[in-house]
Amino acid sequence: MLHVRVRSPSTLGFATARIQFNRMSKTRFSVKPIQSKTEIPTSDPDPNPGSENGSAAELRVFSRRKRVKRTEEVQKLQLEAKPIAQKLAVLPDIEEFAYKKLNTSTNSIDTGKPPANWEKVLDGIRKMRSSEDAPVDSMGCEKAGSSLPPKERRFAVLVSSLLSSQTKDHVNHGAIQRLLQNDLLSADSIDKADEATIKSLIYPVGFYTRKASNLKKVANICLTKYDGDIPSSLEELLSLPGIGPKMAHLVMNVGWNDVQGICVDTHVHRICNRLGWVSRPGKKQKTSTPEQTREALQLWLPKEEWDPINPLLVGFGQTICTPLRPRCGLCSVSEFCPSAFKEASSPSSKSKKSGSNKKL
DNA sequence: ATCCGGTTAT
DNA sequence: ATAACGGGAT
Repeated sequence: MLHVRVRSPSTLGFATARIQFNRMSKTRFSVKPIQSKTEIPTSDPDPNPGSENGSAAELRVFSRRKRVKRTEEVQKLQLEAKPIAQKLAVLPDIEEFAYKKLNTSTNSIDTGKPPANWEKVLDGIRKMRSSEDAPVDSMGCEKAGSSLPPKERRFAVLVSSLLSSQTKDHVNHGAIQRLLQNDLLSADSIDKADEATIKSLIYPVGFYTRKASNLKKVANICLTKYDGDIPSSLEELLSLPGIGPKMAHLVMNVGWNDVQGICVDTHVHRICNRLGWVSRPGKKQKTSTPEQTREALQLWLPKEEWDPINPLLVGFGQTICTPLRPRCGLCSVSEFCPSAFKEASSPSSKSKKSGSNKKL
């Protein structure tokens, strides 16, 4: 067992992190405030204690029993301890935080076992999402055509999915509204309509030229093969131009209430990896594509959650766990997140003094 | 791996 | 003035 001492340069004094080092690559961190100075700063065997620049949190590794042999091991531990140091250095109130247990959970992942604390995390995210103030809550594809009869609603969901890829929710919402107002939200009417008309109505969704063309084809297929309805199986949906795995699962979920798989978009993909909920099969690496994430997530997430996980994480990703500068300071489950405060955080977490967390 | 477009945040 | 946003097809 090693101790890591962390000092925040901007405020706050010290805390120690105790690191238990299991040889099976499972590393656990727990944090306690420093009690006395009876700690023995033995040897300080490494001349470069994580010092990248003067403003970074100071970090020292020392051992009670001098079990630490050589610099390699020490360096490795420092690397593992660094997130803690950063987290502590950034945190507004070190006292409060220092008492919490830092479960940088070592997730089972590829064994198909659920990661530690996943229920707490999910619950915490649900609470953060209860205000329903994310774009997806009002303008997601799943809302499309909610006032229409079932068949028309399903078609609206399909169209909305088709248009929504690579475009913001509100832009897509606008396009759907325009189609609706022009009675162009049914297979029949779209099949008859001029492609240029479609194109101008759906502008400015991303890639509107191709989408207009895809929309015409899809409408025709729906009309001739499915009597104006949409395909009801995953395979058939995937065969439609412009419908890939993400949209196919979305349509199965919200269009047919038939959950065949998790709808993994960029938010779900990113957040699951930040939480350490997924990994490449056999590896401890992060998944590199949404499809890998879907398969890994499906290994352990209970099926009741397959459908709700998407709107939950999408909204969370739009408001708090953003792709860039995640607002870890506003996140109530950061204590369970291995990635918390690892990326440059948003100015919303109060650390305006001494820009010490500029680019850690 | 690259292309497909426009909008919004930095 | 850029870079980032967000999936599918080749």
